[in-house]
Amino acid sequence: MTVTEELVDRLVAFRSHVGRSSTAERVADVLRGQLIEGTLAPGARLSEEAIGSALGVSRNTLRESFRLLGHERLLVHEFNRGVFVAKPTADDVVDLYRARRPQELAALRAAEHAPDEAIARVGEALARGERAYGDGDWWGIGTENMRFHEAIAALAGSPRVDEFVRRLLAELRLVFHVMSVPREFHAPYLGRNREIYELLRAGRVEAAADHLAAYLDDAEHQLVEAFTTLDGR
Amino acid sequence: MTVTEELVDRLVAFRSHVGRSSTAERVADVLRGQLIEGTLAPGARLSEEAIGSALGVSRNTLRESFRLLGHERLLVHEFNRGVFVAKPTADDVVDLYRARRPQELAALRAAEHAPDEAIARVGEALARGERAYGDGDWWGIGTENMRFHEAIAALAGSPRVDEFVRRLLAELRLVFHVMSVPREFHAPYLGRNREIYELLRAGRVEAAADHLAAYLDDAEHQLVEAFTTLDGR
DNA sequence: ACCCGAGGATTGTTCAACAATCCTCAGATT
DNA sequence: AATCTGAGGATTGTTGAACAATCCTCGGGT
Repeated sequence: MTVTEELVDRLVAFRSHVGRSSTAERVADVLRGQLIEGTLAPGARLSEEAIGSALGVSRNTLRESFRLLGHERLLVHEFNRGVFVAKPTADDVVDLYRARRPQELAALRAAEHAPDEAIARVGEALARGERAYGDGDWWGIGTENMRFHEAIAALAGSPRVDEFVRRLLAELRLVFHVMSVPREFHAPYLGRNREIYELLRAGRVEAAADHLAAYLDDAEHQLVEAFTTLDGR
Repeated sequence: MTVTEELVDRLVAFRSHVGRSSTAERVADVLRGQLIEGTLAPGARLSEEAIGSALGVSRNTLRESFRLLGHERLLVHEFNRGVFVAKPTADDVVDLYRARRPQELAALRAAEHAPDEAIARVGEALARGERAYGDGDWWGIGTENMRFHEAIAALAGSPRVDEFVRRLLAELRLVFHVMSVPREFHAPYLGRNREIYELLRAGRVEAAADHLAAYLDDAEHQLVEAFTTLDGR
């Protein structure tokens, strides 16, 4: 392999960063950030006029962005009524866990064939989470916890699974906002993440999967519990 | 529960059929049909001008449709170049099976909690497939085989999983076209579908899952095989 | 308290226009 | 002959305005 061929190979990885020139996608990125950050409250209506002029894009372009986020279930589009920030219910929580559980568990069980690099990324997310804990950065803990599970799903080495799980976790963030989950919610799971990671690194993937299964059951239960007690909606 | 309340409950199920008033979605439906039917060859470029005027919709509306189908990976959108019918590779086949396997297997294993209605739907798809076989309707066999697996995934009772799997299977149809799979491809799997269904009905979900796992492995293998031998690309 | 309808606001869709980019292909260069 | 180059045309990206369709609000009437 020549030098230029090597360069070309390396450049291919950046293609996605270069190609994203579409305004609609950039707008979607901005809005997605505001959504998972919680700046836009669940249930709120997004006016085409207001947001379009605020971001300096035309209504047509903005509508393309809305479609993108609608397909990620972050926005719901009601015909002739407008788009609203999704407002997940307890049923959605159950569904989200039902959808992610098989993928994450399967990815973990297949981790023997995963490249070391992928396993390392799990550890990195965990480390960042623990650092955030040390700093008392509660929001950071949540973010890195999300990354941790993204990294676990990525062990399967499937772009489609990656995207699916990423979407589910983004939606889960909306759940945290709609029920204003306590800031310390994620902290207890940090220790369990470490256990799972250690088992994974030791090659004991079955034990790791069992741990994760219990983890997911507990988290789902806790969320549904909080939903049905604190909130009638 | 009063009579009208019962009626209302029944009507809710039709909401999705009523609300789809958007032209963009109707256009997407038409195009999706043509795509999985094979009328639009993989790799072909879809001109906004040509298709827009052919369907009598404006470019803006058509672009919304393109976005929808792009997110289903049936079309690929290349910036400033246009949209093309997706052209799956052998890697995509591997990925598609990697993504659907955990969901279908998990759904089958959890089938004990599935309502009888959902199990019945699996049987109906199977029956329709067998009828198509009797009629020598090869395309119908493929369609019903797809429905069969959709129904299996639906045993999980998760809308998100349903949508995910439906999307994967639609993409798989594109694979069949890009490699012009022989018309008898699906027939041998019909018998295995019945075995799986019988085990499912007998409540032997673990055995059914094992069967399905072998089924998926074989199908994936056969497709990848055909890809690497018949076709260089 | 409830029904009703007019008016205004918002969305759905189209059209036309222009900038930005890509593709083609003839001509020049080596 | 093969490759480079650039002009021109075609296509996409995005905008702005316009109008129809629909929804929401808010009085007035019963």
